Amino acid sequence: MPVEPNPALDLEDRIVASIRRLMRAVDLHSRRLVDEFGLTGPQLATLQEAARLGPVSASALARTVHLSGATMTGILTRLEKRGYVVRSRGAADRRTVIVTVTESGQGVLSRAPSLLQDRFRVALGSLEEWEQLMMLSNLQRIASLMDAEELDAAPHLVADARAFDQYASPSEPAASPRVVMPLADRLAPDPSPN
Amino acid sequence: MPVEPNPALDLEDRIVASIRRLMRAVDLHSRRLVDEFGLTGPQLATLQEAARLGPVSASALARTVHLSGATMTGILTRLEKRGYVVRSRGAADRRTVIVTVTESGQGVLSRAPSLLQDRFRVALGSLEEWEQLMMLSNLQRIASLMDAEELDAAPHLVADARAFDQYASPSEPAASPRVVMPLADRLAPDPSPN
DNA sequence: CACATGTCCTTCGCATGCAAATGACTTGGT
DNA sequence: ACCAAGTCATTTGCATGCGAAGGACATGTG
Repeated sequence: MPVEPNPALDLEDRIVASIRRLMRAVDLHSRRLVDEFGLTGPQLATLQEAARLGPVSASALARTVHLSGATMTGILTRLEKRGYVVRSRGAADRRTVIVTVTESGQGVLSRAPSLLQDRFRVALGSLEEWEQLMMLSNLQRIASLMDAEELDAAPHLVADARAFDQYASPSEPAASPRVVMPLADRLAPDPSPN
Repeated sequence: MPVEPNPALDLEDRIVASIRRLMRAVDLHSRRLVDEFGLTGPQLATLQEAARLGPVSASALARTVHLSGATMTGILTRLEKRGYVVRSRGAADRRTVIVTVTESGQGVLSRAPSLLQDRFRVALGSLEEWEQLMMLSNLQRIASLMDAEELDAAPHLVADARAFDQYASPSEPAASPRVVMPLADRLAPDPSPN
């Protein structure tokens, strides 16, 4: 047993604590959404993606919102019970369930609040653009490293500090822009990683 | 409805997606812990804190691991069933439940794996120190902004980019060091925020 | 065409995780 | 000393959230 304090352990403990705190905050916000809006966070996220993607299979939807198929079934059941989506069988492949957002669902979406706490949104908006990107980049980086199971050839974290080059595209293989361009342009083409 | 793309919305969507992905990864890791170790993430985190704090009340424990009292009850019930902790009534205040880690619990803790995925730990360790701190800082910042309900006097996010000054101590009121000093020193005195 | 294998969704069992209600106890005011 | 109000833990009810198993369907190989 090491007598001297282990800095690395402390770092990890703090990261774990932050994540726990973050997860709880998301959960609490989800409950507030229920009171003020009638839908939970996962339900709203699912409905949004269903609307964005158009008629889509349940499994594709599950992948998009990062949920298991089992969980998606429950979410869809509740959304369907509210009349916001409709489930139908796929024509080509009759195993698949096609999810379609109803008129009612569209209407609700147009009145839907953000999935992020207002406090956070305000603070985020007041940040410099490079800070916003850095925040997003860090989150994506962490999510990538934690979720990717074992993609063997997974590109390891570059240890040498090539400064802020990486922040614009953390897991995207595309070339990273060195010049400042509008946020929208840099955010536009997202292949899939987040 | 705005025709031109809204960069801010995209940013928020990506942040939400990253967080969902991160939360799922944490959940999946927790399930892997059950298979390989026998305890879930929340159970292990609770046990670790119980050991670190010594005999402690259930409510204090709940605050430390960022869980509600109701949830803590369930966690403790399962830990107690395994024989890793013991519940006893407080001497001074008989309402409180004092949690004590047993020998068996200590033993299990000594063999416990990290709450973070190995992949992530390795990657984190290979980062430059300033990058580690920046990552932690960003997480703490996000957690703070999302969880603090309304602490009225909550220090708002500084909009002007005072560069990296803030990364060393995001929510800590202490003076931020401008010179590079050992990681351990900077991590040492944590008043409570994370 | 038949069958093994695989995929898609649902169901089942379990562990979080929360709020609200409840019971036990403490504390402050009178 | 008494009682109102607050605090601590538990119980209850619900919504995630997962894996495993099961049923329906698809696809490739013989």
